[in-house]
Amino acid sequence: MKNPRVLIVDDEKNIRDLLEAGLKFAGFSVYSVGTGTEAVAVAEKAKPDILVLDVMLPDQSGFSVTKKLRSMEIDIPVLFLSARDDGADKVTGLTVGGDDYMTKPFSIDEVIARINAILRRTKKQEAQDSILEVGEIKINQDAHEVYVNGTEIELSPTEYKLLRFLMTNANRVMSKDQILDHVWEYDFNGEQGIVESYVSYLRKKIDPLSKNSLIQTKRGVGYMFRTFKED
Amino acid sequence: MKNPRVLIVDDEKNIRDLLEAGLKFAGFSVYSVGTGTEAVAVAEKAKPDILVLDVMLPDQSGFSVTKKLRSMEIDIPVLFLSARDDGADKVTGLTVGGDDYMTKPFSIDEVIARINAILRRTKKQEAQDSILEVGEIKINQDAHEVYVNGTEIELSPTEYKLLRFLMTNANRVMSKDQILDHVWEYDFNGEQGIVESYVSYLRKKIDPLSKNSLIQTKRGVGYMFRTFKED
DNA sequence: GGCGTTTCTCAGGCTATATTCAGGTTTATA
DNA sequence: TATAAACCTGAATATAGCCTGAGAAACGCC
Repeated sequence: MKNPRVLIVDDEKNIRDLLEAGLKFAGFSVYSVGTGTEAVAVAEKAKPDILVLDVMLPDQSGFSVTKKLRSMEIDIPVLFLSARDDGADKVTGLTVGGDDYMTKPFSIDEVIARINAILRRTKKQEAQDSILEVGEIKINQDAHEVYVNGTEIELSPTEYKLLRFLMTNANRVMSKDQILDHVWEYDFNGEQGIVESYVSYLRKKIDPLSKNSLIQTKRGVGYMFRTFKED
Repeated sequence: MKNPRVLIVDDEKNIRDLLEAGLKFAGFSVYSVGTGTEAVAVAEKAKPDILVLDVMLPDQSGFSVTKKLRSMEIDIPVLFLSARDDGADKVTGLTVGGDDYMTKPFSIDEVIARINAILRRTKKQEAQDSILEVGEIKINQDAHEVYVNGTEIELSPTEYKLLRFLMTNANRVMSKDQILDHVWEYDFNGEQGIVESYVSYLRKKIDPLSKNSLIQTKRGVGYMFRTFKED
């Protein structure tokens, strides 16, 4: 059994579907339910490696779900999801051990990154390495640090996510729509122009430290993070 | 079973027919329906390898079709089709996972290319390579890069699509009408002269790097991408 | 509550691209 | 060899796609 198993618990079907599709494609085995009661039942039977758990469920809170599980000696790390304005800070205090939380709306790639980070920490499996190195750029995903040829650069959160997305798809052209779908939050409905802006920001920070133009424009098609052969 | 099976879902019969003909010719087994309800039914029974799905259907949205299928544990990758300026159905999260989407009007060959890309990614079938190599020319379809005897040349999007079309039909004469139908968007109503122009552009870029005239004119019939035997 | 950061939009400037057209060249054939 | 059709290609043009700077609004942090 290779694929880590994820149980998604959220009462909004849209969000469940979104997560399900994204996580499946990212290589997880996915279970998905809409209530806390089901969550406990499925978790007990299927023993997933991680829970993605909405804090606000119709029948009970996400926290009580984890309490029940832990009282049953079922110890599964949790990625909590909460709406931006219902006391995200409260969540912080209640997370233990390897848990983490994020607020809605999220970007799908960020969810995947967090899940991998949690699995890495809890060593449930050998998850993807936290170091992502492609060509001249190295990202430490745990520390959110980015190095270009050894020199650290400071990126804003969005710049970081965009760069990570392009790097994980190195040498493949990504359209602006694809980039929007993966890097921006799922309810963003702005224009493609913002991708251009952020590519411009990234280049301004990266190019001075690199011999090559690492982010290439394929006019009419999209952008591509390019690696270069040794000379 | 060699041929990947495609289910086309679109309420406009014109478009359905167009896709059906094009995809059959490209070697797919094709099912085609006009409503979301039928789509679910057929998908359940026939288990196609991929869906080509209009976002705007008369009875329900394409999005809800995929939700239904996924809730039935039927996991089929989807190529969504949407009208260009349907700003409303800027359905976010659409390309999450292995899915992709394109806006109408499209060109048939672009549809085929995307379908192959999706099948490649989701590994539903032995990855047809993303490298297309015919004679002296090699195309990296992921990176949208073209090499003539190892030297990269820069092509505009239309030049690229035309070359790809001719190469996938190497040693077979393609009429200008066929070329227009496959390479240009289906609602293009310009003249054949534009094909001549683009062939000319291509030759100008390709011929200096090749010993042979790779794109041959068959006067009165059309154009042909020619491969040559080893000497 | 104020201040720097970040996100996002927009407009101006620029270049590449798509498309048409016209004049020149080739080809078939009568 | 004359003629017409088919083809080639350079030029002209409008437009699409892209880059970037500037500014407004939202955010986050002391």
